[in-house]
Amino acid sequence: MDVARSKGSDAGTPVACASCQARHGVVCGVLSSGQLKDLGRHSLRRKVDAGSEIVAQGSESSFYSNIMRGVVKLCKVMPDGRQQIVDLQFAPDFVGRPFVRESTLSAEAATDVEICVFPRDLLDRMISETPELRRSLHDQALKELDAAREWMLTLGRRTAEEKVASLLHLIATHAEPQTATTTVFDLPLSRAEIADFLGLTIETVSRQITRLRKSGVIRIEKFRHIIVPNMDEMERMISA
Amino acid sequence: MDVARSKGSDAGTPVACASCQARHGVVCGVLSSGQLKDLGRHSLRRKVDAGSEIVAQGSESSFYSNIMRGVVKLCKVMPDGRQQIVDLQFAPDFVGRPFVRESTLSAEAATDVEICVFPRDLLDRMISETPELRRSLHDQALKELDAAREWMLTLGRRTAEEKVASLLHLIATHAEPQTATTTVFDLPLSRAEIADFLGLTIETVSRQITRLRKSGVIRIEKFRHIIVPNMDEMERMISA
DNA sequence: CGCAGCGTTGAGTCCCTTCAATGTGCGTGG
DNA sequence: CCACGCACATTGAAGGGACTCAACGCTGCG
Repeated sequence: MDVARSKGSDAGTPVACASCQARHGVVCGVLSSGQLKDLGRHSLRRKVDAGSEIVAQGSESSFYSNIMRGVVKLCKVMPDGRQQIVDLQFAPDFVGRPFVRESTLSAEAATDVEICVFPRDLLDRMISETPELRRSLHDQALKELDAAREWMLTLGRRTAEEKVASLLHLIATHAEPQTATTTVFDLPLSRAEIADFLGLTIETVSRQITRLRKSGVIRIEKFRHIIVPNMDEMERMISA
Repeated sequence: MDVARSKGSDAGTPVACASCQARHGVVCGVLSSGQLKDLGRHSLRRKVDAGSEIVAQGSESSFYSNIMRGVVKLCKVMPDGRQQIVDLQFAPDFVGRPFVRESTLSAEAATDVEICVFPRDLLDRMISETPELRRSLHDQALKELDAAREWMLTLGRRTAEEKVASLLHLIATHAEPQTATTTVFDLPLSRAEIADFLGLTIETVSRQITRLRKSGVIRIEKFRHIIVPNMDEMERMISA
């Protein structure tokens, strides 16, 4: 099995990969050590500042990347400037759209981000040669699809308060739980970005956050730092 | 190449498949004639009346299906009854969620539907043995993901009028264009279903439809039968 | 300090919802 | 055949939740 083989032979893998966050992620976790070496030779670590674009909407990108650290937001913008964030991605997610060169969305660093960039052509070749890699990417695509549809429910049918709670819940589930019930985390998004993710305005986001604070569902320290004393209570807010 | 092989040997394929709408679809279009015969032996045509459920949300379905005729809606409902349609599927789309047995959404017939049902286990086995089949399903998943994200923009950032126009545009693009600019089609959805797809109420949907009618963007005959004299004008309504 | 970026808060407005009534098409049964 | 009931759709009036516009607070930085 490919997974076992690559795991068992880390000795031959590129140095840079040994301690990489994405080493056992969707892509690199299923490559043979030979493939990993090949990919490593053609890959490049890159730091991207918060707010900077990784891939532009409408552009033809000849690169894919793995997220090693930080949070990436996928955005769609309309000609008149209206904007919608359609997904958040975390390490060790894979960023890119196989089969289609021109991107229908932009990928931007929400926080400071480190990514590992590699040539599209090379990975495309590996995909066609490696059933397990295709399976893995297929699996990620389906998970993203599930998440997208779950979010459609949030966008279409939840109230502003439920929307904000849904977002906090989403972020919280990507953080380490402090105890069985309480979770602490830093928001990777500004109020404006939260609004663009929830289909709201900055002001309503702000108001709903203070509502949640006043009702005791969350505590806030320094704007972006959030404490959820009781995740069950948080889940009750989104009634699902 | 698998595609060529299966196309070239229709003589050996099951009789039922010969004239099937899904014969060259995502699944059957990439199977070898042997696999097609195998799948055909274990598959079953089924008619489903409009409004009936094909797969229930939260249930464990041991079947996949191909849509041969009609329109299927994928729905999510909340405990309190709020509902969101997250996708429409048309012949010859594949319906099912590989890798996960329990469905997080329900599939319901929007119109009268004919589907071809086959065992999950059998197709799962074929997927793992047939790279081209996995590629094909991966491709469909990514296309559905693109569509879901496009719809998130509609749900989050478009006005009621733009939402209704977006829906009509979506349906229209799945119908045969009458001339270069004009398209005629039957709505596969009731006003209530349209509302659940757009995150609106029945009444606003109705009002926006009559607005579009009065402004001349569409003409209506018999509630469900719509004429779009000029698709360019329709596209201008959704400003994208 | 002064400014810029980000977040909060308030007042007023508007778009969509809610509630309610009316209209339309269709199948059923008298 | 028409009356009746039902499901679906339209229309109107009133209300509310989110938006718009505007002011203000906080924080970091040149």
